[in-house]
Amino acid sequence: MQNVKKYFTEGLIQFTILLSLIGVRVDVDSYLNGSYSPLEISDGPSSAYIQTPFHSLRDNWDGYSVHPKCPELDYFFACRRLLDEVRALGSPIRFPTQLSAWLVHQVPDSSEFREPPNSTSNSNVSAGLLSESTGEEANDTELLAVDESHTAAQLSEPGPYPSTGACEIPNEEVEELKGRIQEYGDEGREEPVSLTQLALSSTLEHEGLLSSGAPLSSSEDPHPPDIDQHWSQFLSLPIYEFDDLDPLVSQQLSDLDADISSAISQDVSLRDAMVTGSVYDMIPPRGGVRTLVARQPRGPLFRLVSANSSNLSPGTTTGLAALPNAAVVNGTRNGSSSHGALEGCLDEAVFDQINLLGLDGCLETMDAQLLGILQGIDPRVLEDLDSDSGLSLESSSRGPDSPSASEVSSSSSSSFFEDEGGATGYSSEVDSLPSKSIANYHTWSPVDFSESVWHDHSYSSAAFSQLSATTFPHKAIKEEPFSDEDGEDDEARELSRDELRTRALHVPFSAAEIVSMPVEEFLELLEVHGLSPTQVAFLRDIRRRGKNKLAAQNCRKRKLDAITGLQEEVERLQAQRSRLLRERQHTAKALGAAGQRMEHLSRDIFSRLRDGSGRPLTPERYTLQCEANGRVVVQHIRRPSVATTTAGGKPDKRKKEKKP
DNA sequence: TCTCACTGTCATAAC
DNA sequence: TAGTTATGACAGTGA
Repeated sequence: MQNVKKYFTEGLIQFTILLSLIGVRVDVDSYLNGSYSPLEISDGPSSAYIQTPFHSLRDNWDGYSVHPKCPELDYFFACRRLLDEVRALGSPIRFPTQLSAWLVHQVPDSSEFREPPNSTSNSNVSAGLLSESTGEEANDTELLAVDESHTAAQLSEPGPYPSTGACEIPNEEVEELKGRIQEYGDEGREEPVSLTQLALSSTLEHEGLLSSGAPLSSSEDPHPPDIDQHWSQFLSLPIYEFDDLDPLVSQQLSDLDADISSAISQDVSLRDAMVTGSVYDMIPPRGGVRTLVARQPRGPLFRLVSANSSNLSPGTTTGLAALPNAAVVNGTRNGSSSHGALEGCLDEAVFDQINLLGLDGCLETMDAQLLGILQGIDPRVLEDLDSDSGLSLESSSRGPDSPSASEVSSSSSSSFFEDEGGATGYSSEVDSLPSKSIANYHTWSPVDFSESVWHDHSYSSAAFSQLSATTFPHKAIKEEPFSDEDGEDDEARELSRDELRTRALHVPFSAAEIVSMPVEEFLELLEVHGLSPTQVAFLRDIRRRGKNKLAAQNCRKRKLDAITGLQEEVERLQAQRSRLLRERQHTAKALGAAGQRMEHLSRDIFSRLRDGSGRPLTPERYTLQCEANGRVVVQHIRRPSVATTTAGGKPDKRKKEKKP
C-alpha cells in the first residue's frame, strides 16, 4: 500500500512540479470542487471516457456504477498526457501532495503570501497538513487539472494552503525546492511524521483503494506507454482486492498484465460502460417464452459483450436477449484467469450460437431441442427425479448428518455437474459443465446460462415478478464481483436446487421463469414440450415451491411489517400517554393555581363588600358569579357548595347559617 | 455447543 | 376442480 501511495503521490508531485516549472498553473481546487480523478481511464476512438472519482468509486463500486461521460475531462486528458511525460522522467520524488498544490498555485498578486517555500515553510505546511488535512483529505490527491480560468473564488477557498493557496515561485527556488523534495523523498518513509506520510495521510480517504494497487510510477515502470492501461487495470479492480495486490506492486507490469488485463477492456463502449449491476431485464413473454436480457456488469463482461454484441445485428441481439444462458459465459467469474479457457470456450461457442439463433429461430427450435435434450439427460438426473419427485422432492429436512444427506447433495445439486474428482460447488460446476454438459448447453442455448452466475434462491417478491435488478445480480455479485473460487463456492451455494435441477434437465426455462410465468403459459409449456409425467411433476413442484417461497417471503414481510407497525403504534401510544399525563399534571397545577387566585380574589372582594346591615360579606355565604354579559354579581349561597375548598366543618356551618 | 435470525419447504385452509 | 395465496410449523444454515 505504501508503494502504491508512493507512486501515486510521485506522479502527482512530478506533474505538479513540471507544470510549475513551465509556468502552467494547476488548479487543484477545480478538482476539489468537482471531485474528479486524474485517473481517468479508457482510450480509443469512442471517446467513451470514464471518469473514476475515487469517492464515488468506493461508494459505488458495489453498485457497479460506471461513471458517465464528463466533458470537463478534456482537461484531464491533457493532464494525463503531461502526467505520462512527467512519469517518463523517472526520479521518484516524495513530497506532500498538498504542498505540490501549494507550489503550483499562481495568482497575479501573491503579496498575501510572502514566505518562500523553504524548509520552514515546509514545516509549516506540514503542520498545516497535520491540522487541516482531515477536511481535505478526500480531495487532495486526486486530480490536478490545468485550468487557466481559475477563479479567485476558488483560490480563496479555505484549505491547507498558505493564504490563498497560491504563490509564485522563482525558478531558483523551485530548483532548491526540488532538491529538498528529493531529500524528503529519500527520507520521508523513515520519518515518523514525514512529509510523505503527511501526503499519504491526506489520502486516507482513498487508502483502501490505493492500498495495494498497481505500480503507478514510471520510475520503476518498464513500460511507460502502458501507464494508462495499468491505471485502467488498477481502477478496474474492486476495492476489496486491493489488499491482495500488494505483492503485485513489486512484480513486473507484465505479470500484472497477465493477471488483471482482463479486468477491463479498453474498447468498452459507453453503453457497456453504463451497464450497472442490474443485469437482467425481463422481456415480456413472447410466444410463451419469457426471456431474460443479460446485462453484463463490468470487467470482462464489457469485453465479451462489446466484442461480440458489436458484431451482432439487432436481430441477433434479440437472440441474445432470448438466450440468458449466454450470460454465464461472461458471468463466469469476471476477471478470473483460471476460467479463461472456459470463458473462451463458452464465449466463442455461445456467441456463435447466438449468431446462429435469433429469437424467432430460438422459439421454433426449442421444442425439437427439448425433446432431444430430454433424451440425453444424465441418467443420474432422471434417477434422482424418479426417487425424489413430487412434493417430497428435495425435502429440506435432510440434514448434513442425515444418511441421505450426501446422496441428496450429490444428486440434487452437485452431482449434475460434479466431475470425477468429486469437486463440488460452483467451481466444480463451472469446470464440469464444459466437459459434460457443454454440448447440451450449446444445443440448448436458451437454457438459463445466466443463472449459472446470477442465481439466487430467493425470489425477491418485488423483483421476482419483474425479474429485474435484484433477482440475479444478487448480493454475492455485488459484494464480490471479482471474487475468486471462494466466491464461486458462494454462488454455487446460492444456486437454488431448483435452478440446478432445471438446468440439469435442460428445461428451456429457468426456475424463476417457471414460477413467474402465467399459468396458461405454464400449462402450454407442459403440453408443448411433451414432458414426461416425472418432468411435469418436477416442473409443477418447481412452480409450487417458487410461488410458495414468494408467498412465504411476503407473509414474513407482512408479519414483520405488522410487528413493526404494532411496535410503532405502541411507541406512539406510549408517547401519547406520557404527553397526556404531563398535560394533565400541568392542567391540574394550572387549575389549582387559578382556584387559589380565585379564592384570594373572592376574599379580597368580599372583604370590601358589606351587606345591608353593614356587615362584611363572607365567602362562606356569598359567591361571585360572572354572567354572560360580563357582569359580576354577588349571589347568596342557597345550598352548600360541593366543590367548596373550605374545611370539612364549613358546610355544616353553612347549613347552620342558611337555616336561619 | 447454544442461540438466534433467516430461509426454504410442507401442509393446510381459504379464496 | 384447479390454481393461487396465506400462514403455521419444521428444519437447515450461518453468524
